[in-house]
Amino acid sequence: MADTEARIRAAAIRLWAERGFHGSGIRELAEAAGVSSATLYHYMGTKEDLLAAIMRDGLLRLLELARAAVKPAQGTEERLSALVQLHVLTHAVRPEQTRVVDWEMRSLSTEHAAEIVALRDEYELLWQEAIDEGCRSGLFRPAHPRVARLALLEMCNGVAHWYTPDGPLTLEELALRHTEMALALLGVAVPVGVDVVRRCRDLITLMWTD
Amino acid sequence: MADTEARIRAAAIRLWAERGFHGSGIRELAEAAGVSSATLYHYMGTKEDLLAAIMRDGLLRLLELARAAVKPAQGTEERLSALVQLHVLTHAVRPEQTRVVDWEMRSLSTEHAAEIVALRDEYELLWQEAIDEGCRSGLFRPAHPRVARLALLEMCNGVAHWYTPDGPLTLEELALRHTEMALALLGVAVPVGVDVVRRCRDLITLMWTD
Amino acid sequence: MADTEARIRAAAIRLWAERGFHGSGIRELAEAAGVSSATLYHYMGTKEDLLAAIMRDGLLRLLELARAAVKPAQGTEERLSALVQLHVLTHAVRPEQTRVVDWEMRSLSTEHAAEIVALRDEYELLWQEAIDEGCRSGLFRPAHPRVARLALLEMCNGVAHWYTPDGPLTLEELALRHTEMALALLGVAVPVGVDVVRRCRDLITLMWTD
Amino acid sequence: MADTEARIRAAAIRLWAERGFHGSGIRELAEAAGVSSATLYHYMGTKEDLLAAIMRDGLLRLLELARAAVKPAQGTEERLSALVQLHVLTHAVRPEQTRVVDWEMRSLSTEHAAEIVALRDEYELLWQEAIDEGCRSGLFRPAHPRVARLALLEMCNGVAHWYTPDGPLTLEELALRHTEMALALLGVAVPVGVDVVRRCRDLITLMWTD
DNA sequence: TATGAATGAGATTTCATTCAT
DNA sequence: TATGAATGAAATCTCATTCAT
Repeated sequence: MADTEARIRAAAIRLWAERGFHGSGIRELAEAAGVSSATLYHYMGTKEDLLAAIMRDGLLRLLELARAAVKPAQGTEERLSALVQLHVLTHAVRPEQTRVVDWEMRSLSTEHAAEIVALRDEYELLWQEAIDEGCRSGLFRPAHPRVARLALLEMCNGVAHWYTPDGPLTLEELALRHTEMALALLGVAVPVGVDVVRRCRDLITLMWTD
Repeated sequence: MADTEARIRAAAIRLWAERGFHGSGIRELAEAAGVSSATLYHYMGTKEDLLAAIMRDGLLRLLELARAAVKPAQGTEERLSALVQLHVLTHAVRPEQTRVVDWEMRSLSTEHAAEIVALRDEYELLWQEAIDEGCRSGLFRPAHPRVARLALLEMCNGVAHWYTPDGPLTLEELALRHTEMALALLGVAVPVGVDVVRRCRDLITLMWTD
Repeated sequence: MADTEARIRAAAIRLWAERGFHGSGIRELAEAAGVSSATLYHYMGTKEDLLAAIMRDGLLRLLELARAAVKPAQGTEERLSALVQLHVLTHAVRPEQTRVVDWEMRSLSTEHAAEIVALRDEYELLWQEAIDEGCRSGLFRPAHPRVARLALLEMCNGVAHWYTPDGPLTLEELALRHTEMALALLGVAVPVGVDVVRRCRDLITLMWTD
Repeated sequence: MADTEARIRAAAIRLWAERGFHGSGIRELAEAAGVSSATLYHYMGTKEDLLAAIMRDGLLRLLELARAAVKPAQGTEERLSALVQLHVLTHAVRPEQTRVVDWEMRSLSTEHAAEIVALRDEYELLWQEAIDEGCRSGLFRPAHPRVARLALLEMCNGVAHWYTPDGPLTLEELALRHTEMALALLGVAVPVGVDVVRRCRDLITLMWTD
């Protein structure tokens, strides 16, 4: 079977999101993936190698999407909105993988950690640049830009914690509410415009077709 | 030694904050506490009992302080400000314990989880009430109050993640910036008043003498 | 039980002499020692730690006896005879431990190897000194002293290979024949004297009472 | 590739000489031979089959050469000299294979062991016959012929242990010194004759062209 | 001829826990 | 109050081997 690797990866994400990397063993993983524990090692290298691969994938994908969302010359407000929506939607649509990415950094040994931390820093830099740009243009007025970035990211990470598609909140509402809150937090009082809504819908479509 | 129990608890908090509950064994714990692993069981019951005790303590303390901060008849703004400051300062001053409280809920088995989750819910209710009250009074205008509460809590939890007293930010700045961001997020554009600053200083004193 | 450690060590020596260090697992060892495999780790550290301990012990004992045998001012012939007899008798009386010492050096990782190799070198130096001294005095006439030392040691090591106390050869005969062969190999044609025989008997008594 | 089998065999000899049969796995073997581990099984049958084949080859070759060296009607001294030189040179020129032959007998299961042990016994019989013949003729005077044979063989086996062609000793010196020591050990005090030296040189040429 | 996929059994080691002292 | 001894169960990972392709 060629999809064995995919099954293993999916099972690992599910288990580790739920019980943590150290909280679930290789045998559970094998059973969840429907293979023997020896077969696991055919595909994953070490348990930790698999963790690193999962985190790397998640971060690379996020980074790629974020760069695409930020690249085109656009207004400061749209730029930050795009980052917020992308982040929030990713965390809502793939909560398990993002939980692993966000919470299992400490389970990496130093060799793997270096690479993964670098990717995360690269991603967060896009946020910082968007915020700084907004400050320069006078649109954003946070008392402390770096603290604002950290606060925003933590706030948006939280979505993977609590959001469930079965609840009363649609993905669009979720993303728009976070966009509003983020802008408000940065000192922008205006309600989100119609183009932001349209862009958000495009993003949701993109996430599901991808 | 009468402080053996305290040493054990401190060691557990340190270890579990750093490596996670499942990521560190009781032998490490014993060594870190300077006792034999058998002695551990004199004090802690099960490993999980100790985890529950640590979480219970942290939550009870937070709850008690939060109730004290919220009880006196006071304005909506001060009420929320007090909660934010208390939460942020607790997470800044005791990052290890709060990390354990915030992140190790999934490591509890169902028996313990019920009690701890109830405490957390009780605490979060204080936030929801403060927010709802602000909405009723017209001061807060979040598009979705429950989402706002979740966003605020995640944002404030994050402090335990990244704040370090060695950095450029004083505790007071940290707390005030978060107060401002929280109010802004809820639609209040006013800068924090002098009484909020005073109250914040009192709180910082309280945290250190306690 | 205080002798658990002794039982473990004895079992390890027996197993590793017979099947090799890598040829027998920890479970066999546990069963042979009459404990659980977890208990093993209470005493031995790592499997390799136990190997190093066994080798260290064997070499230290041999070294101590060799120094005692060589120290007193005595003739060149007696000095070498003492070394040969000590070595041969040790290999005959404790064939299993000596086989482990002689053959499992390659199973040690570099950290352990350094210490053990140093001990072995120290021991072999006593032989080299005895041979060189005999060459200086003109009693020994090997064409190549270093080769002679290596040849002698290999010859005497072999005893652990093939000697069995159930066979037709007594310990005394074994030791005396090897003394003769060693001296002959070094160019001394005289038969062993009565004092060498006496000394050999003393040594045999010593080995058994120790 | 037709030399795949040769590569596998060479890799096995190298690995097993260095780390032992049980000390190296078939994955290492596959990698060292440059094939997949599945391909191994095309050529070697079982891992143990390969070990038996390697030992069989080594012993058959030694036996054949020894018979050729001993057959022609010749003097007792030359006969033993030829055996010593052949043995020593083989162990010096092919140390890895001889180490495997000499040290991995215990890794054979009983089925294979019977055949291999028989070959070894056949070879050692040639030595015993040469020694006994020398005793009958009065040239050799060992106190115990069987012990002498064992001592000689162990001494000569040792060469595979310590000899290195990079050292100060040429192959010719190595072989001649051992011839002298062997004869001395058997009670023959005469230095080796010029014909023995000539024969030794022939043998060295033979070993390298073969 | 060669290999990737797969595995049951077993490797060494650590787990949380108990208990007699 | 404190611990060394002990363990069943489970941890991660490797073993030699088979088989369809």
